[in-house]
Amino acid sequence: MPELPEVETTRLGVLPHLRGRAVLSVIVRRGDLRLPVDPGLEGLVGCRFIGVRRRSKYLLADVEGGRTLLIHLGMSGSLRVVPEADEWRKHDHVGLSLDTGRQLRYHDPRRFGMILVHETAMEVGHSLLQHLGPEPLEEEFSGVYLHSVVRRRRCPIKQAIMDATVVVGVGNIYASEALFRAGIRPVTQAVRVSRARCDLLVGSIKEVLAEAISQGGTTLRDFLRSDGEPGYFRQRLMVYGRGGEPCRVCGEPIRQRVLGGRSTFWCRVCQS
DNA sequence: CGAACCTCCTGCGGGC
DNA sequence: TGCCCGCAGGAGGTTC
Repeated sequence: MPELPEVETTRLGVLPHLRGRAVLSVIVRRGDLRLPVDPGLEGLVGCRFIGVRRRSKYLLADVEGGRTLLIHLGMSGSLRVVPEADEWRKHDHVGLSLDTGRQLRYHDPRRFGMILVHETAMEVGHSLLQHLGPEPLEEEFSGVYLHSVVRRRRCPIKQAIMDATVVVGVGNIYASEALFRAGIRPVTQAVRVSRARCDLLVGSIKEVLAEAISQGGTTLRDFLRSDGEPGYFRQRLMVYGRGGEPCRVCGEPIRQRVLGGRSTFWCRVCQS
């Protein structure tokens, strides 16, 4: 479910509940996620959270003493902070009780997510975080950079920007949205995207992600922020999920096809 | 190295 | 109403 804006929304939501708080107990009801829930999770009892960072779609909650709790939400994961006594819902798999009387709950119907504990706060230390490309909202992600990478790619540009070794955090929704804003068709061969259009595309990716974060992410079916509110970016989607509906700019029916196994949307008039 | 394909899992909406 | 099929926001692994 979550792309970068949803993960960032989650981070902002849980941060005030975690920062400075200690873990009193850990409950794992169901540990068979994409990877087994790290047994080291129990070792966080008694530890105090310093803060919560994000790298790619990983949430990194640092505790005093140099360990980091890594949480990936997969396709359907979410976090919320509830009173400890609150009833456990179906698919609530893990709970971390805090010294505030509240509990951080991990919920994930499809169980594609991950909960890991890493020994050092250095994000590059974990093997899952190596080989990741730049953060899309950092300066390092520029038109020059994208052009240099894309030069050797024969795949469609959409698949290139969804490749986490190229740039992290651009998932299926925002890939279609950014390409619409940049006026580039998703099927365009990456290698044929000019330097000028790479500039445009990078600008569009930054813009659409920043806007989505400011709206609390996109709720399609089930994404809820950690406070239980939906994200409001859905109303601003120009093409994603709008196959056959009129383009909001020119009225042309939005096209849809599968690219690399993922549904892809574009306007053949506004994008070329 | 790049690219195509497969896989994990549950829920839901559409079609019949 | 009920059942079956296909599809879903991710991403690591394998194979060529």
